[in-house]
Amino acid sequence: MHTIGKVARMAGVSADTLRYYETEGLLAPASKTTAGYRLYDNDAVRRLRFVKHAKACGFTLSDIKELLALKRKDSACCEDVRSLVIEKKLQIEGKLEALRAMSRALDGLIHSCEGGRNPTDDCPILGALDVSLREASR
Amino acid sequence: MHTIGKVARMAGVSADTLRYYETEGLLAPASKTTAGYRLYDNDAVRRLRFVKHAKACGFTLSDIKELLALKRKDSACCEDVRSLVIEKKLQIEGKLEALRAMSRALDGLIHSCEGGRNPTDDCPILGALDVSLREASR
DNA sequence: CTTGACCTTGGTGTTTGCTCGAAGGTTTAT
DNA sequence: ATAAACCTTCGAGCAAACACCAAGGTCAAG
Repeated sequence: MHTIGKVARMAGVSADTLRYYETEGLLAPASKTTAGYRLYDNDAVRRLRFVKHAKACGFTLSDIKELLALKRKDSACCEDVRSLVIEKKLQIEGKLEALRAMSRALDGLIHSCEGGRNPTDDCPILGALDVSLREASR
Repeated sequence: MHTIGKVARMAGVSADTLRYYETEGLLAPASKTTAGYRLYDNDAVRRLRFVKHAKACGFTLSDIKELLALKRKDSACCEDVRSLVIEKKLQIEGKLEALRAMSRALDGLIHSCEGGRNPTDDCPILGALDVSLREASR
């Protein structure tokens, strides 16, 4: 059994974070001392690892709550899990595409200007942002 | 001269948004009627377009404030603008890389599981999230 | 027995970019 | 003249995931 600070250090998160996860229904301590100290068992530590890995995959805490619910629910099957993962993948791809569009637009701006000491009145970048971006890249 | 609602409709944003931009120092009306109504000139409309385009490039409102400041400032040069754009590009690339990593991790999860009606006790996805992600992909 | 490290609850603040509501004044159209 | 559509300010709330603070209780070491 570990106190909150120990578990936090082990996982590289703050004790506040663990308390927050508890209020969000993600991670409850196995028990409490008479003084009210939270005590976590190894199962909780494992669950915390699960949360961290899922976060690294782009799942929000609320997504992770769903995943944990599927884990506990007997009537749930692999397909339920898989569809959540696929949906998340689609979300990520959407964000990727949006960022790629921004990256391209920025490239256009960067290439439109050599830099240097020209006054900003004539800056091609500022000019391009004034008119349509599409027009500017032509 | 246009009232706030007109300009908002022209730009496809809400009147609230325009008032918010004003508090943020991005976009002030050219004048006000005696009754206090905001009146925008074509210059303001152009500035609003600038804001929209810069947003589409990933600039935050506070970034955009800086860009507009450079536009007004006589001592500013192209290079100042360019370096802001390049910095933003680096930020975007950082986010892209993070999202690509998530995308790869999700791909690994998706391929680890066929789906189907297996109970979640044996779900390879949930298993992979339990242990290290790197180990899981091997 | 005291110091310092740890823990508790409860509440507020952070970031970004709006969005909504209340309560009221103004303009325009009929 | 009156209803509809507009506008005003001010203040609060939302999402996400915590961080931080105060005031106090607890525990281990010296």
